[in-house]
Amino acid sequence: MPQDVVDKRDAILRAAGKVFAERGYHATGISDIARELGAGHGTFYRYFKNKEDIARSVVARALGQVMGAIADEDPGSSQSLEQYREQVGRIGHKLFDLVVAEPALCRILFYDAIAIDRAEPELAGRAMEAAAQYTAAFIHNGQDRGFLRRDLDAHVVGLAVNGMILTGAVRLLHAQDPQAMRDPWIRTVETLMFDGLGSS
Amino acid sequence: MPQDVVDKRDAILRAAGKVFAERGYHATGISDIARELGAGHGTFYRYFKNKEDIARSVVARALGQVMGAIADEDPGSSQSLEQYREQVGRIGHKLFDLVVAEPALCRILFYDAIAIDRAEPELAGRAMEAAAQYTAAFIHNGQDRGFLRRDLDAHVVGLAVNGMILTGAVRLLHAQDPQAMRDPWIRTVETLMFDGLGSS
Amino acid sequence: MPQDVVDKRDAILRAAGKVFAERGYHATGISDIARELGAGHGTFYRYFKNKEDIARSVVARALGQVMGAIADEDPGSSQSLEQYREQVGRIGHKLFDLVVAEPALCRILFYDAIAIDRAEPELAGRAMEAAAQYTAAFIHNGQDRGFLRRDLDAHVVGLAVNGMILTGAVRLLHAQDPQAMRDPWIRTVETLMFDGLGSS
Amino acid sequence: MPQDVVDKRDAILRAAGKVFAERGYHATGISDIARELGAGHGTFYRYFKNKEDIARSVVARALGQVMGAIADEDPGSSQSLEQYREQVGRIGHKLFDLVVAEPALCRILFYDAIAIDRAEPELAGRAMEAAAQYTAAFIHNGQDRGFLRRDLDAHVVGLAVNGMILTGAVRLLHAQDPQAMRDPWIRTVETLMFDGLGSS
DNA sequence: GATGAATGAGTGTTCATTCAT
DNA sequence: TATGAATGAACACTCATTCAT
Repeated sequence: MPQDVVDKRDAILRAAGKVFAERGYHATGISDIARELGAGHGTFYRYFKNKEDIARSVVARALGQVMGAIADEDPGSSQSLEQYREQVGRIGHKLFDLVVAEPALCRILFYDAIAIDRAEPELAGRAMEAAAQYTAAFIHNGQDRGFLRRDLDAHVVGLAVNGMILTGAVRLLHAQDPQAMRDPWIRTVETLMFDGLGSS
Repeated sequence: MPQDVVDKRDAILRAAGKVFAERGYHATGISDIARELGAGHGTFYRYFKNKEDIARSVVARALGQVMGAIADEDPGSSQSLEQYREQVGRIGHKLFDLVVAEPALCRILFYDAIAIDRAEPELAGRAMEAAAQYTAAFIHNGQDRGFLRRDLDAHVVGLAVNGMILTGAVRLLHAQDPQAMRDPWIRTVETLMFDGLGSS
Repeated sequence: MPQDVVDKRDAILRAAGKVFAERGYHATGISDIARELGAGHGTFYRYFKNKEDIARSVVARALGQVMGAIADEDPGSSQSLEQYREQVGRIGHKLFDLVVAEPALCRILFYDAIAIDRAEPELAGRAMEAAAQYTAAFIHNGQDRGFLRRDLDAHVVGLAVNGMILTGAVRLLHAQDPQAMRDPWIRTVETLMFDGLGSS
Repeated sequence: MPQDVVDKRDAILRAAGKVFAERGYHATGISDIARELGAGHGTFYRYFKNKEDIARSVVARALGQVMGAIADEDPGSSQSLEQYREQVGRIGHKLFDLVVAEPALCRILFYDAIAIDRAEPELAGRAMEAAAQYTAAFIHNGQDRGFLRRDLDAHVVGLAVNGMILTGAVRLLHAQDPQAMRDPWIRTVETLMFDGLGSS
């Protein structure tokens, strides 16, 4: 695929992402995206098969951006509980910053990904699965190295932990004072992961 | 509201819930619900203002059913960590059974509630908040009685725990072998809540 | 037709006339009339064939009321130009008072009569014709008695004069200060009928 | 507005005018106009906001055509009663020819203009008022020049005269033999305007 | 390649009419 | 006889997609 085609596709995806995030998949018309991009709406069909194709690409792109934001954390690098705990803190802060900086990304992933193929939600399902695999890799590392308990299925733990993080992110998206959420949330997730709720 | 009107409304809501769960809010036409109910589609408009009104009522009804399923658990009853842990186990099993028994309910709550008012998702938002309040009440009880740590915000803990549960429920919804999920999931949630992931 | 049926029909026609006059034929629903009457809307179909039948009856009733208001003027009574001129003045005042007192009647005749059978406007056509016949009878009388010119077709004169009166009535219907219209209008019609516009 | 857009709008207005004149505003569906025009019905909504917008434009266009047909008569040109009487005759003939040549125009103005905004008939009201102003200008001219009596309100006279003409036009529209109506009507209007009905 | 005019399938909603009670 | 719940034909309007320019 030649570079200028890639560029044009990307420009369309950026414009579409913006509008989808604002209005939602169903409420967004092709013409809305066209207006945002400043191009004729017939143009889209030279780069994408149809509206759904655009939307799926937008979601994939958003997912890639999120993944990229934490890509420098190596699931296999932590060698002790303390190191992993620090790593979790770092990842938490990165995700937190990402949500605050790019709310549109989150709206697309949290809301529109589901709307696009509601009939058989494979899009959101695959995203969840990919995220779970990634988180599970950290857990596996800890189990292999012996600093995490082995009696839990790493994949299930990955899903559960991601569930907490996802919920926090959604909350953050609608928060009046996002910054005030940072520490309580990261501490809560860390505590649940490493200490449990029991007192002392 | 007379009984027969209530009955009819309920019959409509059941039919609508079934179709919404299958096809999703946007893909469902009024005529689809009519066919499911075996009634003329004009009938709906005697009982509901419009399609959105039906959908909101369906979601409210589904939420009520979920709440009802765990209503007999008193947030203030546990007097020790052990009792609360058992309570969490019971709630987990009840929710698990509910999701397996009534997947339509979950589809409506997880997917359609968001789709109905994507522009300003107050419907899903309120549901999340109500659930968080409920879970937080359990945490508060533990903090008051001294068996749960006091350095976390109960509301945040409620959201985080619900996030895990929600993620598990979504997963369960699409699982090939739901029963196989039961124990790993409940154990994982319990462990994260009470023990942490650290080994030994 | 038994008396109580006549009474009920009349009650329906009164209620329907009121609502038709307010909202217009097309904007009026059967249920609006039912609400006005305080009866179930199924009842109408025991007394009238359908909505159009009700509307036609309402128009016929309104026309009868207008006719009745000037029924005591005998087209054959005037024996001189002066007497006819006085008669015209009396009729003018009566019609004027009627329009002011019963605007609903006029709205039905001016607006709704046309709307009911727009495809082939026989309803309004017949009303116009009946009114023209009536006015023409006065002209004929004058021509027969020799005080009105014989070189005009009485029927055409009837239509033309009614046209002036009708226009005045429509105007009156929307006038801010109806009373201020009375004398200018009656004088204008009288002058056009008997004197012409030429000066001196 | 570019020329081709103007042309398309005009083609739509012509087609819509034809169908509205035949069936009436309420009985006309957008699809009827589409069929008449030989275009998809979605096309209308590129040029007009909605059905009412089309109808109002049709009426405005019809009114413009009528006005245009007599536009070459200058309300201020007549300098004597004889000249004005001749002018009235000319206008009468022109209007007569117009009604015979373009009955659709008249159906739209007489019937549909009222139907479009029955609730508050400003469309028909404004048309009537504009016509009255126009006719009144002729009267005023005669009054200023001294050949028409000054004791009548020119505006009222304008309305009354237009009322006669309008009634004649409506009649003409439904006449079996339109040509037979020409002379009697024009003579009647002229006589009423200039001579009065009195004999000798 | 880029455009946007044209399209028509599809949708939510209304309301006159029927008929079981 | 009176009712009003049920009905479904009918309609205005939207918008993703196509294709001639």
